[in-house]
Amino acid sequence: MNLIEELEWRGLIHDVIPGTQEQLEKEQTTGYVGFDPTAPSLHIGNLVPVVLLKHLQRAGHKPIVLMGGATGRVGDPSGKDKERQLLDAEVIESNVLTQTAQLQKFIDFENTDNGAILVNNYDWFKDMNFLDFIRETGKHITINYMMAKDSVKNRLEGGMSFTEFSYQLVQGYDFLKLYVDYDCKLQMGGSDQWGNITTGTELIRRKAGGEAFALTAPLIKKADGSKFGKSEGGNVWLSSELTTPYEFYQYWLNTSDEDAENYIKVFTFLSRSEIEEIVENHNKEPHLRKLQKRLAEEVTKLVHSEKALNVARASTELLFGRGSVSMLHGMEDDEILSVFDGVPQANLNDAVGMGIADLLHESGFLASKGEARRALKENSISVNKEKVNEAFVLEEKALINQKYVLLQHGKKKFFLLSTIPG
RNA sequence: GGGGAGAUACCAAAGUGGCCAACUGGGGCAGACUGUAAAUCUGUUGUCUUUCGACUUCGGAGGUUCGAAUCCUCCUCUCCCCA
Repeated sequence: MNLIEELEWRGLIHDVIPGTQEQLEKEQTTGYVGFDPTAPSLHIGNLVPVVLLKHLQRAGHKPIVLMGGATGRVGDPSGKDKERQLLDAEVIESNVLTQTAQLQKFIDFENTDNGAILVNNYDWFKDMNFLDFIRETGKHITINYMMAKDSVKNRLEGGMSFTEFSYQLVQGYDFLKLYVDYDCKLQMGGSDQWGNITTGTELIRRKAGGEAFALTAPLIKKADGSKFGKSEGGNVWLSSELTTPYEFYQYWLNTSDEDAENYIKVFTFLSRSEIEEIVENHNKEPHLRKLQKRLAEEVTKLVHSEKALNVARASTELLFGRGSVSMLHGMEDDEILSVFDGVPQANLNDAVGMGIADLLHESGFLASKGEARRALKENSISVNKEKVNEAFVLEEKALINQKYVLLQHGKKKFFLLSTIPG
């Protein structure tokens, strides 16, 4: 199976420039993906282009990771219906650093043959002179061509600044620059990048007389049409500071059958036969959720670590499995804390003797006392995994290790409260 | 520059002097069912109060009134049409 076929089977191909496969077969090809440092961490949506680079590298080609220190300062209009707020230079710089560190986990930069290269387009744009740019680059692309792009067309009504309009030219120049400096002939990205990418190939054709290729991956969606990568806390981030490995693991574990089957192809590097076997097994015994479990394991391991995965699994087993709270008794404090690492927690002194409604609110678990009372009426509150009613008062004997209480709202929301008995 | 329309809770959208903490839909949360799935059904969705009820909320600031989301004045912002 060649690379394009492989990506196609995984559902990672939206568009390809004809001739791309021939190019990949002809020689070791250098290909790049750009990341705009608009947030302090990558999120799981960014995982798609990462996966593309990794597949490219696994197929023996050479990846370039481009950090958009410059493009991040401009703002990509693709897929946006409104002009965006410009980010401060310091914020961008710090985002570049953190995102770079994250990317280095996924792609091999060491290998002598096809180790990845890291570049930052700010390096070639920071001293670029505006007049030089419009004379040497702008001259090759007509504004008729630029206005035909969806990212621009969609904004002609509502308005768009010259800055965002220029974005495709800036990104196009990146491709040209990499083509000239690194013989980079391929750009990959999400489908929203198609317009920007083709501006690049066009520039390479006109200015350098060369031929360049591209492929894009479709936007990942959920089967019900809602947005991929959002949990109740917002984005699912790759940084364990923003999304704990437990939450991360849970996100994947909770995917629907239909989504899980697509995701395991997109986000893991398991072989086709292996995936087909997993799916088949899953269809035989769907209630075992083997598919979701495997997906969650693989992705958590890829993004975090084997160790983080084990902690996430231990918490999951304790909170959702047969394991009861009594398992916690006798564990050392630091063991308990490590199991609950991903679970929101708080400290509240003098919690013993408090009514449950106050406890839920004072601890910060639920937003208000009204909400706590409502939840109690709905019979959705548990303490140490036992349902409780409004009359419940926390007693000292309920504390695990004389210190901890596990609060729970509904099936999936947990909260660990630590307290010092008065 | 001229004329017109509008701003209501997370979003959309009713409400045009008291029955409005505000119809309805979406979303959120929970319950039932199940497999931590999907679909479906049910409840709930300003704060405080066990209940009664109290308080804050309808772009902002004032005013009229026993009483205002609703009427008046000014301000801010958004959209549309004609130049």
